[in-house]
Amino acid sequence: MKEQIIKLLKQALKEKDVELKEEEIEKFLEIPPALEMGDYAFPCFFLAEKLKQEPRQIALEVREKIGTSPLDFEDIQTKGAYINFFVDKKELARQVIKDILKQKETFGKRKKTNKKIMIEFSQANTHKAFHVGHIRGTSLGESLSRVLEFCGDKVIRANYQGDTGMHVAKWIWCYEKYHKKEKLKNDESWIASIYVDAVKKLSKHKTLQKEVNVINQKLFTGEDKQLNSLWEKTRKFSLDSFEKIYKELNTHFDVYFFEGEMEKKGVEIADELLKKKIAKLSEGATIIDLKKYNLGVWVLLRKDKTVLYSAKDVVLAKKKLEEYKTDRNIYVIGAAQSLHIAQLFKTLELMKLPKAKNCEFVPVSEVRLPTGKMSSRTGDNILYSDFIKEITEHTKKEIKKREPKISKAELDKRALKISMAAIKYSMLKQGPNKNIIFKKENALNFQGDTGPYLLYSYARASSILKKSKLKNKQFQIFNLKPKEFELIKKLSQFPEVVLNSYKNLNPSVIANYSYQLAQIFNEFYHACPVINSQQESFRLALMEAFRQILKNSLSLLGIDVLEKM
RNA sequence: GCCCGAGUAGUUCAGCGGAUAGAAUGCGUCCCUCCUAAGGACGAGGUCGUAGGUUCAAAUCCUACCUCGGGCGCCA
Repeated sequence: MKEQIIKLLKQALKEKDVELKEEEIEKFLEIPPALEMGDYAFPCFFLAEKLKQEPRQIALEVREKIGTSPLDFEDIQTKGAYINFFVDKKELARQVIKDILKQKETFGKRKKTNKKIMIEFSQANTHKAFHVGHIRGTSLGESLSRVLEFCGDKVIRANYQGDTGMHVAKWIWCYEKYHKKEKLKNDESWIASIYVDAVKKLSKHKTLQKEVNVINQKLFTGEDKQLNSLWEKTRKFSLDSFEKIYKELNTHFDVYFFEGEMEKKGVEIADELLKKKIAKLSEGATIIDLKKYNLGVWVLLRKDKTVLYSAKDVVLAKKKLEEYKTDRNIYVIGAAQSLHIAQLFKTLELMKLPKAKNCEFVPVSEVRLPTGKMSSRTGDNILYSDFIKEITEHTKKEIKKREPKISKAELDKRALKISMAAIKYSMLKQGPNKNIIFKKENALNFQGDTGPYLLYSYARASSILKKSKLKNKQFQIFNLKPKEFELIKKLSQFPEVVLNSYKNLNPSVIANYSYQLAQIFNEFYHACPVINSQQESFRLALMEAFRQILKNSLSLLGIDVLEKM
C-alpha cells in the first residue's frame, strides 16, 4: 500500500515539475495522529518555497493530479497542507492477516546479508557479585543478537569474562588474610561478600594495597601453586554460577573469551606498540598518549609490568578482527566505560588494523537503586540470585490465587517464565542509554506496562481460540469495527519496527511496540465478542495473527510466551 | 576544570522536525450470571529545565546557562 502511495505521489509531483526520489517521498510520508485523518499523510509544507505557493494550495493541486482514487483506496483527501490517504480497510485487513498466517514466525524477517557480526556482552567478572544490573546488559545483548539474526546477519555471541586482574587479586588476598578458616563455598553471596570486605579493608588502610600487588604479581607469573589452585577453584565457582544464570535467562554464547588468556599477549602487544612508538614509557608504566585526540592517557602496563584491562582488550579486538574476520564488532558495555572504549577504538586505528572502523559501541547505562549506584565493590546491590528467588515466589503466589490446584511442575515452569518476562521486559523497555531506577515494589507489580501483561494478553488470545468450535480457517469480512482496524494497522507495522530496532541497535522500540499491540488487542476483545459472533471466523483469524506477531516480537526480546497464565 | 549522557504529568518512562504532547503507576469513580479482572471504561494531573537562535513548522536541531548522573594514568 505504501509503495502505491509513493508511486502515485511521484507521478503527481512530476506533473508539477517536482522530481523526487522514492526514498525522499517515503521520508516525508507519515502516519497521522488520529484515525479520522486517514492512514498515511503527505505534508506539503516543504514544497512552498520551491513552488512559491501556499502549502494548502499545493496540497489541493497535487491531490487534483492524482485523480480519482485508485482501487486500493477508500478516499484521498486534503486537510490543510496534508494529503491524507485512506486505504481500503477490508483489503488491507485481508492482506495483512493472510500474510501473517502464511509466513508465521518469518513475518517481518529479512533476507540474508552475508554479514558476520560478533556481539560481545554480559562480561561478568568472576569473584564479584552478579547483581540485578548485570541482567540488563545480558538481556540487551541477547535481544540485539536475535534482532540481528532476524534481519539476516550471521551472529556470533561472545562473552568476555574477567577471571584475572586486580579484583581477583583483592579477593584472593582478602580470603587468605582474613577468611582462611572459612571453607570455600560455591555460594554467590558468600563470594560477593569476600570481595566487598576486601574493598572495605583496603579503603580503610591504604598501605595494604602493597600486599595485594604482591598477590597480583604472583597470580600473573603463576609461580605460587597454592594460590593458583585457590584461583582455579574459586574461578570455577563463579563461572558455574554464571552458567546457571545464563540458562535461566535463556541466553547462550558461541565463544567465551577470558581475560586470563589475553595476559601474555597483552605484554607482547604493549612492547610492540612501544617499538612502533605508538606507546611510550611514563613513570615506569607503558602508556599511550591520546591527549591530542582529547582522549587522555591510556595505561597498558603497570610499572611492575603486570598487564591492565586496556592491553588485554587490544589483544581481544585484534583476535576478533583477524582470526574471526568479523564484518562488525559490537561491544555492549556499560556507558561508564565510554572513555575506555573510545581509547581502544582510537588505538586500533593507530595500529592501522584493517576493519578497525567496524567496531561499534552500544553504551548501556546503569541500573540504579533509589538510593544511588548499584555496585559490586561496595555491596550496595541486589544479587541476581536473591532477586530471582523473591520474584518467582511472588509469581507463584499469584498463580496459586488463580489456579489453586496447579501441579508443582507446571507451577515452577510458569512462575519462571512469568518472572523472566517481568524482569527482561523491565530492562528492555527503556532505551539502553538511560538509567533505570530499580524499585523492587515496581518490579513485583505485574499490572500495566509489564512483561506479565504481555503474556496475559497472549494467553487470553490462546484461550479464546481454544474455546471456539469453529475450525474452518476461511474467513470473510463483512464490516470492520474501529478497534479491529486499529489492531490490523498495528500488526502491519511490525516489519518497520524491527528494522528500526536493527538500525538503531535498540530493542526498546520492539518492547514499546509489543505493549501498544497488546493494549489494542485488549481493547479489541473487550469491544468485540469473538465466540458466537457473526464475525467469528474473521475475528479468530485476527486473533491468530495477533498471537503470532506478539510471539514474534517477544521472541526478539528473548521472552517466551505462555499458552496459559 | 575538561569530556560524555540525561532533564517531558506526583513518580517511572514513550515521543526526537510536522496536524490536538502519549502511556504506565499512584489518586478518584464505574464494570466479573456473559471468551481468564495479571483486564476494560471514565476523571483529575503538563508554562516538554531556563534563556536565546535556526525553520513555513521546535519537546524534537544549534548556542549559552542551570540541575542530576557518569568518566577523566597504573580498577574492570
